[in-house]
Amino acid sequence: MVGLGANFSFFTEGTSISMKRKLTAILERTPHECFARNLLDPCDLPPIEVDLPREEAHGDYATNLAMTLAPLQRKKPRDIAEKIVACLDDSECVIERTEIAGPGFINFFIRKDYWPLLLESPDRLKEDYGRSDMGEGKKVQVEFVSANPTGPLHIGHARGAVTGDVIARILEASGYDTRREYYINDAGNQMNLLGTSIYHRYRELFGHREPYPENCYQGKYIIDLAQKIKDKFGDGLLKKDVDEAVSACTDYGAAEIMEGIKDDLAAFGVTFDCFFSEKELYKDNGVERLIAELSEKGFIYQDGDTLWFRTTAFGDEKDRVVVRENGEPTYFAADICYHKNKFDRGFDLVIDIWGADHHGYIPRMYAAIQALGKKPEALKIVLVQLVNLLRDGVPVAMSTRAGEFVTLREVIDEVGKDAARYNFLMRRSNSHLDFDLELAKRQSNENPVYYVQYAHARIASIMRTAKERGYSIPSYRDVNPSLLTLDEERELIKIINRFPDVVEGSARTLEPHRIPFYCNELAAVFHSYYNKHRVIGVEEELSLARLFLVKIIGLVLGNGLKLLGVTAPERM
RNA sequence: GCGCCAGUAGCUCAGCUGGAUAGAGCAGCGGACUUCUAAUCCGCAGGUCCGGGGUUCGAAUCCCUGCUGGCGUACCA
Repeated sequence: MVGLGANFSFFTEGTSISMKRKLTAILERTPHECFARNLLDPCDLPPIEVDLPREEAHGDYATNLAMTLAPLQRKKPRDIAEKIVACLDDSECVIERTEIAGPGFINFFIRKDYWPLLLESPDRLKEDYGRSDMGEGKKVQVEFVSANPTGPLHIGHARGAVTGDVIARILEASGYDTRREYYINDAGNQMNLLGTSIYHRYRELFGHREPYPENCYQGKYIIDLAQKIKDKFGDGLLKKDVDEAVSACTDYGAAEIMEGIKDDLAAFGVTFDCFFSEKELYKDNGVERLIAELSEKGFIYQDGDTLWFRTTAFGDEKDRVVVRENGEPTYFAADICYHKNKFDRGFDLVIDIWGADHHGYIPRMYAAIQALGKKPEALKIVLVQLVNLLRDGVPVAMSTRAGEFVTLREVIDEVGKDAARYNFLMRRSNSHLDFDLELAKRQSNENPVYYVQYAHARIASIMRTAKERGYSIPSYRDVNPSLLTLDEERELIKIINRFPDVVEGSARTLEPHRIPFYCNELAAVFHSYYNKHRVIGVEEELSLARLFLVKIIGLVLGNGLKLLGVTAPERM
């Protein structure tokens, strides 16, 4: 490390700065230098992109800046590239050499002895490594699950739950002031149906043998709820009139089910800052006042007894009813009101996690928030595709109506929280997912969650052994990082260095699946390294350096798993 | 019919929002445990990126079109 170090601003940075970000910063300055030297004509700059080339021969990083600049400059990309290279301001001497290649790529080769120095940042930042201030403290709300309390959560809710939860975790880590919210749809006629269902079962418990309505909820949990009511109130409800009794059943059942939902979610590692009741919206005529407000703005028109919202004004394919012929507001009316409420609470960005079967609802929601005077960018809707549940490759038939479904609780009990979460998170939320119960609970190499956890446990084991043999676990300042010269070590460092970029990209795109992919890659290179080279038992100074490197790998894996809400075990 | 989402190795999926010779896991075949955890590693094999056009220096990625699958198309939530 001779000649390096003195002028490293790197070490004074408060947040994680990846090499990619550093090069991006250099490249942002460079064209201006070219302008100043009259090498290029002043023009607007395209976004700077720094890529990781697939081929090692193409350097550690590459940019297409010369090619994107070419049409603006009316010059050949390779000529532009030469000028950019001439104006690079690499005050820290991180670039060993550059190369102009292919149609006009600029390839960067980083000084080999620079890489190990990049381990200072994660060692200093620890749990904060990977965090950024990208969100600049903006207030963002993530609303997810939001299942109505008519029954326990089932497997279909699980994917949405974990997706919303992890998006919230990623946004938190990226400097957003994040709130998680569950919207309780407890005002519609589904709730009435719940009460009716419970009431029927309740009467059955007293020997009333009426036929059970087919449209009522069929699950056994309805009978359990009826039994609880019987235990608590005896035959009290039989004496009341039907409406009153049903209403009591609804209230009791919804509250009870909601408690169960909260418990199941907690067991799944999913928590909320706020449970927002739909009923809240109807207080003080909130929904009516909203419709009046939209009416004043000219977005509402009447047709017979029905009130329509002119969502076509914002590109929806047809207008939508907000007040039915019978005078009842629609679910949509309440949902507009709810979103207004969200923005009134000061959120800069509102994120809705929806099941993909609601995708037809998107245009009208965007119409609604625009009618409320919000920009479309203020709302982001993440669609989570439906889960195809399998057991040993055979589809599991499910029917909510018939009460035949695999509950979230059963999945947690059977396959475990970590395996379930990881399996849901491995795939882009926007693509269909096969979830095989047998595969997910199998503790084998077919199950990717253990691959990453195993790497973490393995590292913990190395640390334990090292301590037993008299080493103290070193920090950056305790080691000579220049001893980490192996190709594998450089590769590990590069991956470690990429972590902040991965988290940022994940936050920007609202794509949690990038984190498990990253963790998998880091674990893979580590496992390979472990099998090929020894950490403990080589020359002492080298052992210390490797011990340090491995410690940092464990740290990053731990940070990654934490973002996923998956346990990072010390032993397996 | 119309709309949305998908179609990439035998299977399940990535592919960094247009970059250089398309990747991973599993399954298959052949190897590695007296060593810091073999839930691991090493090697081999595996491709018409659904088909067809187009856009440009350059397409799995963008546009058009056809095919296939899922979902949606309510005064349900």
